[in-house]
Amino acid sequence: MGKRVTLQTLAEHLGVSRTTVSNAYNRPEQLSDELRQRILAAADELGYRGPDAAARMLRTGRHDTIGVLFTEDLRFVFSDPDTTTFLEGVAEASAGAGTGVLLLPSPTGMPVDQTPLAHAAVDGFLIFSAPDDHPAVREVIARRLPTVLVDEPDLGSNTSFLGIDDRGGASLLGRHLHELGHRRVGVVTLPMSADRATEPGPRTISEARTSAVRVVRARTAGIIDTGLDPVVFEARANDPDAGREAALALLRSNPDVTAVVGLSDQLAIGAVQAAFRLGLDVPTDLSVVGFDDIPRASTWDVPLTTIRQPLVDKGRRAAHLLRDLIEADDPAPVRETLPIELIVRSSSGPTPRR
Amino acid sequence: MGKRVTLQTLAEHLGVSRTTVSNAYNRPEQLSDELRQRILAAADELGYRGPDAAARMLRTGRHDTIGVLFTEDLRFVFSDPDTTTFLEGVAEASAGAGTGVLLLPSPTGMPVDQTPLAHAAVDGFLIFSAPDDHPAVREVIARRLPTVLVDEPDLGSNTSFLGIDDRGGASLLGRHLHELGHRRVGVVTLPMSADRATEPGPRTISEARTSAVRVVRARTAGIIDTGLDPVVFEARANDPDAGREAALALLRSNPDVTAVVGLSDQLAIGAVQAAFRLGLDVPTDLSVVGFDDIPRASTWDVPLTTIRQPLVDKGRRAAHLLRDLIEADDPAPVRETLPIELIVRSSSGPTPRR
DNA sequence: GGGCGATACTGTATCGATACAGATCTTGAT
DNA sequence: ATCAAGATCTGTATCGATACAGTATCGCCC
Repeated sequence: MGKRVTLQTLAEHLGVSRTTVSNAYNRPEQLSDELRQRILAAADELGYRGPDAAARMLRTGRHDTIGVLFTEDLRFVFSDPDTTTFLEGVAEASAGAGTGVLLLPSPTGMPVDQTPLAHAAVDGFLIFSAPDDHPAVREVIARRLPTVLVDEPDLGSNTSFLGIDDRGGASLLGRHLHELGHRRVGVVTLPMSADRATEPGPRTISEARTSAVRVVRARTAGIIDTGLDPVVFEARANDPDAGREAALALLRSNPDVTAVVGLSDQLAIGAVQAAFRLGLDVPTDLSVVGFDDIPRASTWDVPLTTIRQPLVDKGRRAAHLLRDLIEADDPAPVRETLPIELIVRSSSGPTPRR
Repeated sequence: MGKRVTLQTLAEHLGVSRTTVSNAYNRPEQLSDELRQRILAAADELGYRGPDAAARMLRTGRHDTIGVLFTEDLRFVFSDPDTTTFLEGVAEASAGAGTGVLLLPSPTGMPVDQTPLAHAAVDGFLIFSAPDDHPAVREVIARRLPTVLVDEPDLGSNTSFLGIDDRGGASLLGRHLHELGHRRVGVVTLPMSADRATEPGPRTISEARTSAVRVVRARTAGIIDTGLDPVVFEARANDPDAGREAALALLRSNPDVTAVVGLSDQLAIGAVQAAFRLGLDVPTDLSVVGFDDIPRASTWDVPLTTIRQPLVDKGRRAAHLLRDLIEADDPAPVRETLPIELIVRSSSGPTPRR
């Protein structure tokens, strides 16, 4: 049996102590350069892989890894620009701190204990945009590790939360449309719960206001705050295709609508496509506005009027907040709201003449 | 001092053995349901977080996690559709197996030992599209864990490799252009080394053929195989902006070029933008072809002629191959090549009349 | 009533490293 | 020659769990 090569093996081979070998890797200043070189050479010769990560983790209590929980179907996680942009910020801030980022997909429908989440060795969690009612969220909270909730869900003041003023942002959009003369407005919402069995389609305002998805609740509320009384349709996912489908249904059944709010840019892009499909010009016949300001919002065919939120920054801040929680002796919950901004581009214009 | 709650604590509290508590979590069938319920209730009451992941990893020797190494600058990793699509496949295959995916960014320029790679607790590695000469690649290889190299680099027959027939694919493109009558062809290459200090700009064919980036070598070779003698320009990154810049420089200094090969779709999209900027119509005045068939290749303004490679599948296969290596007693290196296909769309056409 | 096999549990060794306290050896100043 | 202050190295306890082998109990069957 070829026994595994460990610090012990190396130490015996060289006639030094285990501690010294450990120091050769982790505290070079604690031993002479000459001995260190001999140790590293022997390590190479014997095929030592370097200090075992699990053993170090056990002993030090640190994992130098944070977990990021996703509850979306994986098909959407990596094609969703919000998510990838957020991840970019997380990865950037983490890489700088030597922290790894562990992806923990826990799609709705998969038993949580068969998910990588079950055995994740992490110092803390980031929950990104998960519905209130998702079992994986409960699982994470039950672990009682430092956790930052990002955007969704907001579990109240004894948890840490990072988000934007969704309601205020939506109000800016509503006011913008109102000022342009729009009174009959449609809203295409993100999926309203973790339950993917629900059919996309028309929703009442009160359904939207009580959705399991905070962002839907808040953004809908913001629009209503401006005095509008929108027609609401739920999309089956956050992507242009789903947005197009929902917007088509909305526009067909409500031909008097003069402006559509997509609760995300992805949905708004789909709504513009739907308008084209119906032979409507944007913004002449129909105004469309989005939310997020993903990169494509400005480079797309019809540059979108939207609410800009700092997505990369959000990732960076989330990683930093989590790191602070992890390093704090007595972590107190933190809440932070990032700034937003109305960006007016060419997808919105005055109400068409009748 | 509030001691940490462990299996031991629980066991003492209940007057059972540590093993039994462990079994309550991992082998429910080994103890009575009644006792199990009592244990779980006590765990909840005492605030036990469940079996410690580090300790389990140390004892079992399994981490249930794979690491994915990225050497790209993080700004590009998550905005690059090849990468995210690949990741989607990896995450999908891993989630199904209960395996976590640990992102290990190790951007060029950052000291490898300050990178999360240094302490990553993983069962194996996926290296995705890294240059031959990157230090992080050496570091990973030195760990002697099961590793699958994807696309880049190819370290020979005692390492496992998953890729496509880049040379053959490029040949298909070259032949396609040749058949359309093109003789004077430009190539916009991906960055040719890990060294980001090099300026983008004109390159000789032999420079491209000896690039530290295998994909550049292979795809260039494939084009030359068809008898073409291309003009080569290196882009500073794999994105449309960089492609546009390089293509602009190429077209300005070589106005006789009638077709441009982007070594990726991202670069090809940039090349089309460059053509527009110069008042050239695509494909009437200039043919542009790409490589990869990213989603945008078909939905973009000018649908791209390109080589389709199965990106999601590549991620899935990579994860499966790695898992097989990890589970094998005596892992033998594997090599696998995924199928490609020429997709002709409307960005390529016959040589313009002079 | 004796043997046998389940079922339900226990006790101990072990995984591989790091923390911490202390031992020994240099070195230079007094 | 002496001693304090580094520099360098050692020994032992410990992190928290699981593997494995073994023990007790009980019912069942002939």
